[in-house]
Parts: sequence; structure tokens; C-alpha cells
Amino acid sequence: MTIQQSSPRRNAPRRVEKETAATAVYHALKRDIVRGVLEPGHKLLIDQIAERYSAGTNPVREALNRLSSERLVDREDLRGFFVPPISLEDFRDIVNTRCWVEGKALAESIRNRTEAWEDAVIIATHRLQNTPIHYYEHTEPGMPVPDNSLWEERHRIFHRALIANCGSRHLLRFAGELMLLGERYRFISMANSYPRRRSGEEHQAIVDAALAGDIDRAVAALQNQYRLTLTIYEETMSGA
Amino acid sequence: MTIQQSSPRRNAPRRVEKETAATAVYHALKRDIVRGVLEPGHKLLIDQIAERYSAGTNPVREALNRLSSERLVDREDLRGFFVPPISLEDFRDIVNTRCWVEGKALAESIRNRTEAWEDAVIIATHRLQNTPIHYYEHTEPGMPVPDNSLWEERHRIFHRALIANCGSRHLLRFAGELMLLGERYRFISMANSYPRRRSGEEHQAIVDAALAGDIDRAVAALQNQYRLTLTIYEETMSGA
DNA sequence: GCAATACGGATCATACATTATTCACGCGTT
DNA sequence: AACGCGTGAATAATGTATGATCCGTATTGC
Repeated sequence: MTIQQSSPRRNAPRRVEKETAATAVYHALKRDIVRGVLEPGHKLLIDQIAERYSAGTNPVREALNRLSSERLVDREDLRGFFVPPISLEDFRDIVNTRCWVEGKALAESIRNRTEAWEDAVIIATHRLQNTPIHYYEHTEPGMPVPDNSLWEERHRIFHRALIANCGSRHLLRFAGELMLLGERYRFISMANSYPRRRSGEEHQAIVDAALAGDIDRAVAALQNQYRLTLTIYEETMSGA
Repeated sequence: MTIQQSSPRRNAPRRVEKETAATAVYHALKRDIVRGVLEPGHKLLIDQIAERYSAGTNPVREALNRLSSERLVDREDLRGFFVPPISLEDFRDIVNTRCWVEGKALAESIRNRTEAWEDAVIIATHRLQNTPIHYYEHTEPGMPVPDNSLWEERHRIFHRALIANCGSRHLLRFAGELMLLGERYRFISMANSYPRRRSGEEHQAIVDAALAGDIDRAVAALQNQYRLTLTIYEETMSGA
């Protein structure tokens, strides 16, 4: 990934990967929706979004249209765009579907295992395990939310590394979409869910089984983790 | 689908389901890409598309942005939109992923089976089996392609009815996306693939097993059908 | 109290300006 | 002479602004 040797020319200004405004708004909106900054059910007014991200109305509309196909925003003709509402039923569907999709992807990944894949998994695991999570016990409204963005990123990379070897572009795409949808619920119920987990051990159990080539055990461990998240969320909803 | 009785009020101007230009272009483009009218790899020029479908450039861009999230068009920042190229590798991935996604969905559908679902499957099967396919033996360039749009629609409905009871909105969505991507390949290689199939028997085998509650046999029959499509495509590519 | 209508706001569509990319041509080098 | 590199014009995408259309709400008249 980071190998530079294959492009000997040093000043190669071609392909600077410049981001258009529409793409910038797309990423910004995606992040803010997943992180719960934009509240579920809230209407997304074009002009407000445009001002918020310092862009025009046109790129905003393009970004919203892209997101609508990924179910990260709801769209209704002539009525506008909305942040998707949340519900226990929806979250159950996300978790169950994710168990199926990622379970299959993990199984295939293990079945096709290579040394390069194992290396990538080990590195991703190592980085994740060495990134501390900043908890907070008291959930007071005024308190600032601790920044776990580094952990979040490495968590995403970790799960992606596990299934990256499955050989199916589309399965990876579906898994990515579901991961984002699920992450949104985790952010919304973060206050109560973080402290109660033993994420490190859970992740390690998946990796150990995966590297040992034990498909059934790895898949079960992965699905257990997701199902536990669902259980915690259910308790949070009923307990609060 | 065609039942009208459920809306007793005759002049109900509310919710006329009026289609915006962007949505109209979206559907038209989707159809033409799936049917192969727009050739794989071809560049989609905004102005041309706008003129083709009698719309402005803005709705065209919105439609293209929606389709890009469904992988029905490729998008590159500052370079424009393209009809996705086709390849055997891509088709293999689509078929394999589809086998798994729809296999899982069918299994869940059968597991949750209700009388209403069985009725819907029977109706969809009946309609599909009674819709003739217009073959054509000689594939001369000048000859008009026979119109099988009715069969295509009922084929879509049939497969959707089978898995509709799986209980997962997202799984159904993924299956729908994969079905479209696969349909595109079928259209492109239609000339050679249609005559060699015994679709009716293949479909009946799936239904018989599904209604009998035999999950393993139903899933196997479904996957066999898809894998046979892949095999035929492979032979077409190498044989031509 | 109900219904029809007028008002306000937002979305949709079109036209225009800006900016990046691509291709072709010509110059210089090997 | 052939190849590579840099320059420039044409092309196409992106971004901005404005007018048209449509929906929801509130008000007014009966």
C-alpha cells in the first residue's frame, strides 16, 4: 500500500486525487449522520446544509442523492431529504443481516487464506488493541463526548481486514454499508454501551479462531459480538 | 400489483405519485443500462443524456449520482460518468454473491413461511409459466430483438416473491441490486442463452421444494439455476 | 365548524460562469 | 528519424444563480 517505488518520476502532478465539492459534502454528511450529529428524523434543508459545509446547493443535492442510494438518507420526491429515523426493528435487521453477510465473508476469507491476508489481520489487530478507548461514566448532557475517532477508524479497518480476503467485491460493499448503518446506532447509544464491553477479548477471540483456520468458531465469535451489541442496545432502550 | 380495490376513494388527488424529472431519468437510464442499450464502457455525456431523455442537466446529474451508488454507473470525480465495463470476472462475482445472498434469503423465507407467502409464490409462478418467451434462432445484426419485457417483469417478480418473506429489508435490497447487475449480463448474451434453457422446469423445481419446506433442496435448485447461467455465459464468451 | 383559497417556503429545472481535463500539435532531445 | 515532453485550444464537468412549480399551512368566508 505504501510502496512508492513503482512510480520513479518524482514530480508526477497527474492524478492529484483532487476532491470536488460534491464529494467533500458527501463525506462530511456521511460522517455527521453516522456520528449522530444530525439527528434521526431531522429534515435536511438544502440551504442549511449548503451553508453548513460552505458549498452550493447543487453539490449538496448530488451528495444527498448518492447517500440516498446507500440508505444513509431518506428521500421523497418533492418532499425533500431526511435523516433516517431509528428503531429497534431497523437495528435488529441491520445486525441480523450483518451477521449473515460478514459471517459468509469471513468464512470465505478464511477458506482462501494467504500469508498476506494473515499479516494484514495481525497488523490491524495489533493497532486496534493498542488504541485506548476513552470512556465516560457519567452521561451528563453538558459534558463533551470523548473523541474515539482513532479507535473507530482502526475498528473499521480491523473488521474490513478480516473479511477482505473473501474474494467478492459486492459482499465487501454490502458489509461496508451495513457497518456504517450499524455504527450509527452505536454512536447514538454510545454512552451506555462502551463501558460494558470487553471488546479487546472479543476481537482477539475472532482473530485467534480465524488464524487457526477454524471457520465455525471464528464466524460464531464474530456473530456473537454483533448480537451482544444488539442485546445491549435493547437493554438500553428498555432500561432508559 | 394490478389490484385497484384497496383505494376506495376515486378522486384522491393526494399522493399522486408524481414522478420528478430526476426520478424519470433515473428509471430510464437504469432500464437502458440493464438492457444493454447503452454499451458497456461507453461514456455518459451529461448533455447527450439530457437531450436523449428530454430533461435538464441537473436532474441527469442527480440520476447519475444515485445510480453510481448502486454500481450501475461508474463515476470519477472531474472525469464524468461511464457505463460499467463487463468482464467474466465481474460476472462470476455477481453470480456467486447472488447465490449466497438469495440462497440465504430463500432459506429464511421458507423458514418463516406463511400461507400468504405461499399464495404469492404460487401466483407469481403461475403467471411466469404462462408467459411465453419469444426466442430467435438466427442472430442477424439487422433483426429486431424480440420483446420479452413482460416475461422479464414477471421473472423479476417471481424471484422476488420467493425471497420476500425473509424478513430482512437489507437482504432484499442487496438481492435486488445483484439481480439488476446480473440481468444486464443476461441481456448482453441473450441471443445465445435463451434457447438453451429449460427455465420453466428449473423454476418449478425451486417452487416445489420451497412449498414442500425443503430448504436445502430449494436453495440448491436456485443456486443451480444461477450457476448454469454463468456456465452458459462462459461458453458463449469462449465459443464466440 | 368546515371548506375553499391564498400565502409562504422549499424543491425542481434551466441558463450561465468557472474550472479541470483531454487531445493534438509542435518543439526539443536522443 | 523517432520518441518524449511541454504548450494550448477545445471539450466537458462542476459550481452558481435565478425563475417556475409544487406542497403544507393558515386564514378567511360561508
